[in-house]
Amino acid sequence: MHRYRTHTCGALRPDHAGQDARISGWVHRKRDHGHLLFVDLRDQHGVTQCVADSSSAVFKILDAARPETVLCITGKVVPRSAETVNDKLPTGRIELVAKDAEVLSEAAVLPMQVAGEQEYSEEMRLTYRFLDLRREKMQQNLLLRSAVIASIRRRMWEAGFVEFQTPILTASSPEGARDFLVPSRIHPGKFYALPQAPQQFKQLLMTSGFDRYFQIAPCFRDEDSRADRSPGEFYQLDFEMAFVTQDDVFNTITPVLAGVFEEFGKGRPVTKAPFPRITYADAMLKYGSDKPDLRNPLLVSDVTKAFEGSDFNLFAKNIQKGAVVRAVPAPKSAEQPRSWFDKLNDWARENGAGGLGYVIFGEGMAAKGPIASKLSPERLKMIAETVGVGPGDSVFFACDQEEVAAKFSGLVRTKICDELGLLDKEKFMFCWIVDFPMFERNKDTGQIEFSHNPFSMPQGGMEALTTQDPLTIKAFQYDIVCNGVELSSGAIRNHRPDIMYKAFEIAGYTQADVEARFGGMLNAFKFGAPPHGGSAPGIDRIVMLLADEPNIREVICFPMNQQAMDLMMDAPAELPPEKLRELHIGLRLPPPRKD
RNA sequence: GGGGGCGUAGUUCAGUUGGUUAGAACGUCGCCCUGUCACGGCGAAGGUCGCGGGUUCGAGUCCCGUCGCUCCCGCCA
Repeated sequence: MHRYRTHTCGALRPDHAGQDARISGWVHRKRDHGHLLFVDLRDQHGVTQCVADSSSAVFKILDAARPETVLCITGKVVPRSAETVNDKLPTGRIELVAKDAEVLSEAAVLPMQVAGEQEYSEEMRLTYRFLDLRREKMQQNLLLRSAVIASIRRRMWEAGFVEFQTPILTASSPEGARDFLVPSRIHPGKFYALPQAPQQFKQLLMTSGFDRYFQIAPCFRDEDSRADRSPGEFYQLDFEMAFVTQDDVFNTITPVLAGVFEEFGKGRPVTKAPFPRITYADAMLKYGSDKPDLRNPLLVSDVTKAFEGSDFNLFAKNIQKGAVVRAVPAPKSAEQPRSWFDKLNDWARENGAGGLGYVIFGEGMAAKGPIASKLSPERLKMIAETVGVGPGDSVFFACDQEEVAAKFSGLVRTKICDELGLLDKEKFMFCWIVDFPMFERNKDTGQIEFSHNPFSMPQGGMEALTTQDPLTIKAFQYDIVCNGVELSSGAIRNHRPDIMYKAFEIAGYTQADVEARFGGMLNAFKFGAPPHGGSAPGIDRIVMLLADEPNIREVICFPMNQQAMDLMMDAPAELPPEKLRELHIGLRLPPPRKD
């Protein structure tokens, strides 16, 4: 008999009745009847009920074992009588009559319970993550994560991709998020950086002649956390393809993603390939977001014309100053009480808007509401037709400068959808967002900057850069969005040094700047680089969607908390002076807080 | 850096208009119980009400400050 187990805790069935078996695992629950004791022993694979009565030699050992004690129990597999079968457990038709028991590891009194549905603060869960991870939901989430990654690997291999690892200690990148830095012992005063993404390396692999590369790549960014953004580090399905157009990239990765979501989506419908493509401009207009949740059926419309020169002075004056009006329909809301509209108005104020104008279309399209009387029948008709509403619907308005109005109308769209319960949650709805602008004007400095990845190829290439207003140039830059979550950004890259110099020149960088910052990659492109492009869907976010978890930390084994601290390992931590000396580092700390 | 929410037993929470000894559940410990599977019954221990200050005859409760956790904004090429 094996030292620890002949079966896992999920394996035994009535077929095994009469056999001697040995199982090892954690004490999940105990039911103590005085002279009869039930112990549920748990491992990754399941739970098995073990039983002993007070005449048994092992009774004392089992009786003394606290929950989460690790036991090895040997005994006879016995079928349960009809009245004692437990249909909730796969092993519920048998039990193990304990003949021998060994404590493999004693458990102290627990700070949090593993069995049961009790909810615990995240602080508690992360401090005792090893206990938290024993719980059923977390086991499921992480097993799902493992299976998703395995499936992605298989699908990528089948699509002809090869997997490589790229450096973790690399150079700081001047664009993008803050880097995590690692001091060099050998080179005083110099630092490595952890990669924000293997961006340049994957482009160099293309230049090295590999046709299709992928990697489940760790990425490090020193940015503040969000529910869908773990601080510090996360994983991407990083991939890149040579000699491809944007369509080739879409056609290659769409079946991978659709396949993974169909495989693990538990029957929830998934957008069929090809995924719809929405231009960035359209997304901002119709959804008020560059990551629209297509499960939300509402569409935003521009109704500036209906308010231009109208008697509703507030909007009319703003329009003269360049503002636009965006409208969000609220189907079948005309019967909502006045308080419903007032509540939404308050909500708008809390979210930084002046308020939320609305018109209610009653029976026969009779318009009601505070601003309805200021709008002529023609204007009201224009609004109803543009927005696509009829009797019984209402329409909400956001009036501001275009960018602000677009963003706020997106918030309103989400809010109205929530209020009216219009979101179809049991779906995965994908889309590509395409035609991102290449450049944008920095609101504070007035400078023209890259709006996304500086390595993206401008649409129209060199000609566009030399002849077009930079702010009108689009890039071969795209995002993939699922249920309002941005899964990844990608692009057809700029593999031409001449076009790169020009693009950077427009963003205010000299040739020397570009060489200093991106010398490695730029140099490589001077020796023959294939046209290439790719993307990098976020693994954690994919698993989060599939697990139906609202928080990305639910699908990460050992995440840091919002303050970027690992409560279990106690990181970050101070270092002894000799270690700092070795790294040529002196501390200049902020003054201590007054107490 | 800014805003919202939360902070009471080991844990999750309740705690009325400011008023006697701050409660419940789970967990822990003890006793009883031979068919439970969220076993049950009886009992016990367990509290700096995050911390500091203030108002008051009296503060878990009101005020000010501060710390911690979390969600959001900024940030995230």
